[in-house]
Amino acid sequence: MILSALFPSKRIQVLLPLPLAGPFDYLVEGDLMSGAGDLLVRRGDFVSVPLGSRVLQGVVWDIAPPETDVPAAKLKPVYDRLDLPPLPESLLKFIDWVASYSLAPLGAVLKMAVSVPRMFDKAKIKTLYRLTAALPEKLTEGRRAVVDAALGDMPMTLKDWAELAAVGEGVVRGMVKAGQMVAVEVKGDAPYPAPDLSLPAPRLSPDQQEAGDHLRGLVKAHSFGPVLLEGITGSGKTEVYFEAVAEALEKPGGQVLVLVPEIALTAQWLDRFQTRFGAEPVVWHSELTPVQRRRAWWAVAERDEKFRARVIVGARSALFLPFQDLRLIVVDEEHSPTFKQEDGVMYHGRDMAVVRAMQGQCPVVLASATPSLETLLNAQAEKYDWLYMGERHGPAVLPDMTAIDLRQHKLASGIWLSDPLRDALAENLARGEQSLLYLNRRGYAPLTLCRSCGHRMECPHCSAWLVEHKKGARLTCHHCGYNCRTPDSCPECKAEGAMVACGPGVERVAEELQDLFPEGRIALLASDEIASPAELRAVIRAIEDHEVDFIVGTQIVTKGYHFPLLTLVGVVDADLGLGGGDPRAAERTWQQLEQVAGRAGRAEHPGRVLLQSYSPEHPVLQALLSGDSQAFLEQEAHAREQQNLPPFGKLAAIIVSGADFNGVAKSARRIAALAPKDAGLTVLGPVPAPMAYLRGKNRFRLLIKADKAVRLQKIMAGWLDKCPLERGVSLQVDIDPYSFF
DNA sequence: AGCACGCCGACT
DNA sequence: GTCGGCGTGCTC
Repeated sequence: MILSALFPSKRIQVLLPLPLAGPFDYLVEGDLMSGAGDLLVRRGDFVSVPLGSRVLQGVVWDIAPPETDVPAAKLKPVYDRLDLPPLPESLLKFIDWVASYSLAPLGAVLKMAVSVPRMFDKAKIKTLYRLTAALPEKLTEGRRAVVDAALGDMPMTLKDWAELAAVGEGVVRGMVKAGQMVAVEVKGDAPYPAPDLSLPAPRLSPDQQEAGDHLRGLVKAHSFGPVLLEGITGSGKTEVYFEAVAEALEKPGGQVLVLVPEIALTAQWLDRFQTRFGAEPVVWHSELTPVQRRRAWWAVAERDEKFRARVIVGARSALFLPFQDLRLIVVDEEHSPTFKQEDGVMYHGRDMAVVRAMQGQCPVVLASATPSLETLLNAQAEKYDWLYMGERHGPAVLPDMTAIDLRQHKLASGIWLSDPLRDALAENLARGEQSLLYLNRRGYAPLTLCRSCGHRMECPHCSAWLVEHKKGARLTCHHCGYNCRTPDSCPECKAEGAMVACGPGVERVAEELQDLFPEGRIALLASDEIASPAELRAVIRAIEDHEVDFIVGTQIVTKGYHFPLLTLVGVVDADLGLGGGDPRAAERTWQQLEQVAGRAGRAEHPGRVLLQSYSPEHPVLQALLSGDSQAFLEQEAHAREQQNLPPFGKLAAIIVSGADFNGVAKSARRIAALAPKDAGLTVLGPVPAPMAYLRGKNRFRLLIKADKAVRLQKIMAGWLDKCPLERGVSLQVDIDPYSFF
């Protein structure tokens, strides 16, 4: 005890960015204690600590932890406190919440917040430039442009000045030489150009103005308030929530987060933002370079209001950025299923955005032309404010929708475009207008089989067909990426030249179209055709510039692009996605088709939409054709209520997976057998998952249903903790699953 | 997640 | 006899 008096130490908890369930205990001593025995580390600080044989960076989680059963002998010292802005309390709380909601290890959630490569790099000294106070009256045109481009007194790099003023860097250099600009040494990366609030807002219609004013009021109040901003395509939702963004920026240092489904696809959005606010927002997505990520992370965490990143637009992982003063969250295209995907942790970006807003006491705007059922029901129940904008802005009118019944207009084998659709395409081409063919299926053909023995080309690692891609003559698995050459002879019966492509993908539709209109200029828009955001931008521009007559595309075309000359949309297979046992299939199909239909006729030209279907009487298609989405959604909501599915009841999926089939099956059965009785859970399964074999692993699935009042996560955590798993078997929980793979 | 520890096959 | 394959299980 003499030793501890001489070298006082205190136990704290440090959370490490590893898939560990909780923080580890460490001792704070030495330099990290003041003479009076007080800790010099606070919750949220970054520290380096030993773990096994390595040294890791973690975050101080608790400086006065409750007693734990970790033996004192095991405790190691905290090595160092890192010179990094501490994670704000709001983010720590959010991490905690996401972990307990999604049943993910706390450390795995922390990882999403701190996996910023080179985050710990020593901040370099950079040279920035600002205008001198006294400038001569007379300036050259270029220099005048530079002066006009100034964003307050913010110093910027030569490059930023030149870009902003649209002059060469030489002009800026010249001004430095002439003493009209001076260099400023700044620690760390250059701050991002600040948005300019003095730019004139676009003229808004009375509807838009009213909605915009409402949002401004909410932002001003700085309290939690979810809002559904529903507006059909072309109604100007973006301009409306830009009003809320502008209001949030009025507060010095106030920050805004805009979540979008897939950042790489929003070139047009960025242009609009630039026009409205005179600067690009800070973007955050998985394809940033390490240096870009570090710069963005530090700028978001910046304590000095003047240099802080103000508007961040990004994928859902941006929710885990260290915002200092978050004033508004916008979730654009809130219905998009891409908000619910896995990157280590399963979470729904939209739902977590609402939680983040609640914790941070700021409004959250959910914008969509086709809101998700969840959001719509929340709006109807008046849990969310509901702003509806029913009219297209400007002269455009809603497209006219017609079904083509393929039972009447039979397709010859190998043909995917019916006569009425072909006629419409021909008319449109003759008129010099653009047409879009939509098919949510990549590649050339979804199935290749042997005509001789019926052998189907399947992925060796997954229970899925291999999709033919003409590029490189390859068969590809869309689930695991496996690919091989398209075989000439059947691998099973060795029959020569017997392999046939079955069914259409976008490549095949494009081929048919090209045969039909040899002179037609076709753009193929699918994720595997477009290598980079720059390439996508180029294709979009080509379409805008009318260098294209036909667009053939997958999902990607539903992302809110605006093509003024596009007046015809043909949906090649409107039935696709309606089969299968997926409870969300109908809703998703409705959203997709409604979105793609919205591409037609947005400018002065009226648009029309043709839906090819074998079952035009299906409720989804009827809803689209009649324009009565209300009735469809009510019916859909009713069905969910009957089955006690979300949002009426709770639903979770447990996926048990592993290489050894028997081990997986046994583990899954044991989990079911150990399910708590009388806890209000209904356990369905285990059954082989819809993708029973994926990436070389066998998969079983259990579905857990419960009433809304049941504390599902708490019960499941206790239950699964006690379930022993066979060797090599792992378990994944998906709360409120969207994908039924 | 990494890394050590451990228990079986092809080499000097 | 050892070098090293990667399968399992800790790490405060």
